[in-house]
Amino acid sequence: MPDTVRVRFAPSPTGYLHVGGARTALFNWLFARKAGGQFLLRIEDTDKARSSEEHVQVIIDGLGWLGLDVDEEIVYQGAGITRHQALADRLLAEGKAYEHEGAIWFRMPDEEIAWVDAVYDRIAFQGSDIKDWVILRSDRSPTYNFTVVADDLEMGVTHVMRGDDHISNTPKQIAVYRALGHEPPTFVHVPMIHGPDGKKLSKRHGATAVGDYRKEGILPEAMRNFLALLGWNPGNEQELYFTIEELVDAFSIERILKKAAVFDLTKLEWLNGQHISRTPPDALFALIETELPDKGVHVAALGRERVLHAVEVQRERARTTHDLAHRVGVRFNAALIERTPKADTLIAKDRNAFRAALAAVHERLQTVDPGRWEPEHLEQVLRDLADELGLKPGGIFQPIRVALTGDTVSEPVNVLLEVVGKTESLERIEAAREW
RNA sequence: GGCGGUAUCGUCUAGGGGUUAGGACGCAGCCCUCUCAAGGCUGAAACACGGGUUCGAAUCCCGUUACCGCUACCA
Repeated sequence: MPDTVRVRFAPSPTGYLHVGGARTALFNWLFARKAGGQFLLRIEDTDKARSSEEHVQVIIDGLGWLGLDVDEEIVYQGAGITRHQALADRLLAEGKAYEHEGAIWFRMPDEEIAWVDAVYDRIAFQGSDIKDWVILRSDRSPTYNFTVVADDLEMGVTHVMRGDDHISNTPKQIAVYRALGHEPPTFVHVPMIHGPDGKKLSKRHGATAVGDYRKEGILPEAMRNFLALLGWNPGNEQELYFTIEELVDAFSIERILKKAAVFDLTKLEWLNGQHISRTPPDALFALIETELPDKGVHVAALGRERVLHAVEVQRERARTTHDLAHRVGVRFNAALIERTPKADTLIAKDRNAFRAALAAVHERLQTVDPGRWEPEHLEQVLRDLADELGLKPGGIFQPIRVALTGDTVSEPVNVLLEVVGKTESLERIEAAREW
């Protein structure tokens, strides 16, 4: 049998998929795909108290969302308990382990244990520095460092790629491989992901589960792109990877860093914006479709094309899909308009001018033939009007923008008018004259 | 404490004996422009510290410091 690459992601089902775990899974998957090998999933469910079907499902959903497909059937660690016990008994019989107070303890060899890590190069420990440790508890349940070895062996894992918090466990595991008569696999320890305070990312840093980012409107391709660049880089200055294939092509274990990275939410959002603005409107529409009714946007009544157009116009400004949904919502449901402080400032600066501008605009826009209610013509009409009024274009564009959105920021006003539509635009302008 | 690991702008990172130490996010300014975004240009911003090796160290070696991990009959 050719030694094809076989890697695994082995989370314990704690109820969510941590971004650190997701990044580790991504690296494993990328490596497997690049090598034409297999990516396996093993659920470390030996801790029954913390495990449940739902928890497992959350992990599977998270991996699926990220596009990391698993090649073989999921392995549940708990299912191998008799095998683990037999292996421990074998070590006991061979004198490589001993019984004490009912538990089976592994006898650590008194020699140097070293390996060439694919990321860290050579790492060495003295066996004498490591205490003997329990492999089978007195209730006959196996412990972590033992089951990992037993299962990686059983699954034919060739490369153990995991967080560098496992470096200190590695000599124990290597000793078990040897006691069992096997060569250890290649170890690939990847650096941790830290929070902004430099400490291991945890719940007090806010969102740490990939599910949280999904809920917050992050695109899976953006999350992947971002995670891939945490602790790895392609060796050139490319940062934008719009497809998972590009990532597979670029990925290599050699370029995994040794240093922990800080999770930078701002950069994730920027990246997400980059992805959103390059995602086709209909794909974006599919993502926000379920949010729209809650925002009072009824697609059937408006016509799908109109909503799609609004999505297209807004996508280059949105950083999350929620952001996008909200912007689209405001265009079709006046009840969603909330005046921003900047808008209030603009109005308060010269309320009479604001109202006068809107009055003139309202009067002029009314005369526009509905058939000519399109950006180019609208811009001409408004510029002409500004001229007549002796105003700079901004003198009327800005009041319209505020009237239509409650904000001083939007797409170009002529486009905005088109998106909102003639009737609704006129109503909003009329209403804003009371502000 | 012991053992192991890490150390380039605030953050993600490139580089690696002789460089104006490069890019990206963010920040500031300018351009574009009806605002914003996008884009373009510019700016502020880094080799943790101390020794050594060397003609020359951010780069190699040692030490210190800081941080991280392991040190469970958790995983």
